[in-house]
Amino acid sequence: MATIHDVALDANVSPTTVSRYINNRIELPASTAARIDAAIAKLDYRPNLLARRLSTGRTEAIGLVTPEIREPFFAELASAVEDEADRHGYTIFMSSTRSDRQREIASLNRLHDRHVDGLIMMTNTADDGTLAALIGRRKNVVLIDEDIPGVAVPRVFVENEIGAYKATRYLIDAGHEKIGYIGGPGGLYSVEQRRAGYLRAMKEAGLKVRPEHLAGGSFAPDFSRKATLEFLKTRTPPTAIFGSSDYIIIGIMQGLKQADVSVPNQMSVVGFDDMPLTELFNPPLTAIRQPIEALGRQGFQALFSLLSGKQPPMLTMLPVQLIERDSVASPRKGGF
Amino acid sequence: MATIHDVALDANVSPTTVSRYINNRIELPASTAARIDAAIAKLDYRPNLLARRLSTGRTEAIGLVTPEIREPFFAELASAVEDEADRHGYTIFMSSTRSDRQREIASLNRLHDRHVDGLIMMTNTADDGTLAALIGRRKNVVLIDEDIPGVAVPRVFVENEIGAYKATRYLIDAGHEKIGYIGGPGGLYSVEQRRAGYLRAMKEAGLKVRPEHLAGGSFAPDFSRKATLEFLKTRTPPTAIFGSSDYIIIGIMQGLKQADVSVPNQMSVVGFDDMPLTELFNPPLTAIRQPIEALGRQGFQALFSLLSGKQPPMLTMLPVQLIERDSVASPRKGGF
DNA sequence: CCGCTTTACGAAACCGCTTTACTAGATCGA
DNA sequence: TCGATCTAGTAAAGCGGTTTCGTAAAGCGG
Repeated sequence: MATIHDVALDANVSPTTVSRYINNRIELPASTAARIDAAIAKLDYRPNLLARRLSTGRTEAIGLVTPEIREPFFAELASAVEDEADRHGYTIFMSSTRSDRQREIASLNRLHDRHVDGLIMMTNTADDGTLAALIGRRKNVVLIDEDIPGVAVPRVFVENEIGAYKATRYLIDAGHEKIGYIGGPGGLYSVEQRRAGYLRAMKEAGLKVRPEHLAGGSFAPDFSRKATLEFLKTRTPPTAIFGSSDYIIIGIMQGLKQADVSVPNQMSVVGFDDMPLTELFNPPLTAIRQPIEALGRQGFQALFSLLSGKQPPMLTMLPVQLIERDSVASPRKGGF
Repeated sequence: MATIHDVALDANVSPTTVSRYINNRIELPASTAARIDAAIAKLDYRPNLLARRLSTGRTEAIGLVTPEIREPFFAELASAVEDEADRHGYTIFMSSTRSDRQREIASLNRLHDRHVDGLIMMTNTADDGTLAALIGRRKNVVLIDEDIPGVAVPRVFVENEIGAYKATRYLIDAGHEKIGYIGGPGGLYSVEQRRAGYLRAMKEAGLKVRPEHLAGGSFAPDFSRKATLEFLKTRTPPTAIFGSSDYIIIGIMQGLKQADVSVPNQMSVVGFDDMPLTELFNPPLTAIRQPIEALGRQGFQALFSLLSGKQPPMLTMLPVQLIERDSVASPRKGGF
């Protein structure tokens, strides 16, 4: 494989000149440039990235840390980040942490190892300070979708509180009064925000929030499936449930199916995320849509700014939108 | 940031010794080892990967090239590959080609650039020889799911022909005789195999294959949506359709919905892939399941063998399985 | 035609690790 | 006690680029 030396030899210049020429750091007379071009073509020369990286200390790669790349929400996000990165000449390193702290730590260590220039980080387990300590005062990390308290890095979030408010409000406007809520694991910023939005809508409408219609603790469908069955067992079950993520909704719908409760006739549901394909569900899911594409692109752009020594906004809040489909109906008077 | 030199200085040995010690290429007396360990801990030393890579010429990273990471099928596959790679100490570079030849070429060039040690490649556009030429006689590429004719690299495929046969057979066993088929783009091995399986089942059952019930050309849902509408316009429309990928099925179901034809009452459908979440569709989709997890893991293992200088099997055919759900019923006598 | 500025490059250090080839000193067998 | 073998390392040469500093020659204004 040809090196820059071989090219230099062939073009009758020094490696220095070749290097500077291909990096556009020098203007060369046409004849010299032509000789170098010819040599490069003749030898099929491509710079050894590893050498270049060692020399410059930059990898032109960033890490994208998601809880689980197989989930459509994250996959869609990864796709957007990758596309945006590609535009800027960056490649991306994927890692799925499976919500495992050790894997999250390993991902952060890649920064230290100079594996990547920067990191776009998403987590969905509450930090006990470990991640925060690892991120410390790094200037090459961006948080998206979920917070890690105590770190001073740019964040790109969505309007969780407002989204949850809108979702709940939508159910209220449809006539529901007994509205259940199933949220994610405790200690997460987005989870708390969504809960707050739900509570605000309920309070504002003067509706009672029954503790037995409130659940939370996990994003796993199985958790929300069980919670749903519990809801149904209460004296006056809710006529609608707001599930604060689409995977939570999947569990809710499984629970309802299991209990033979039909959606939306007997129970209305609204989700949060609006991940791809839920419009094909049975019924098509009404949900708050997170602007996944924007989340990914702006996340990358913030990181890119950091890497270019610029200062991106420290907090970006992206708007969410209610997507009306068929999982909500007016409550039946008289219950099941 | 501490270098191996700093560690050596602190531990009172040479950098050589430190290097060999941390790479397990030398046995050191306990006291020396302890000094080095202490120095590493004290200085929070982590080897600079870039330097190590330049020196060894290995990146311990592989590329994973998929058409579109946002699609659940590929996302699931990426997840499996990543997990398996992680187990072996490899990281993965993702790229979505969006079925764009230029992006595929760029991905392959990463090999040349020493960006990655090897590549797991998936394509879904027929090669005109470009990709084959680029892959040439490389010993660090593995093809999964789809062939690129004319290259001598290990392949991990699924039993496309048998799967299509099973799907068609399942429809025949349910009583269908007029069975439409919608396939993917021409020139692709998997597409042709699936078509062959369909034709074999039809022939074996003595059923007539009507040209007007045969379509193909694209994986895009919009294509199959339109093809479905065409099927419905024929004199005697099919009572069942085999769609040779789940995205094709999505289009088929959109078309049927548009024409107000209900599944499975008026039309049965069977898909191929069984990507995640289709069990939540309306109706839950009956499909041939590709062993996505195994595809990913075995793909990585084949590549890992290559990189270790071993010779993996040149062709692995993974079995597929029919997953029965609710998109197939017996045909209604008398049509719509 | 002399001093100054451009133009067009090059020498060498450096990035931080790995690895080959080698050695000083200790041990050991005869 | 002497050569052979082992132990415990080391010096130095890469890996293939980038970058800083510098210079020879040409151009040029006065």
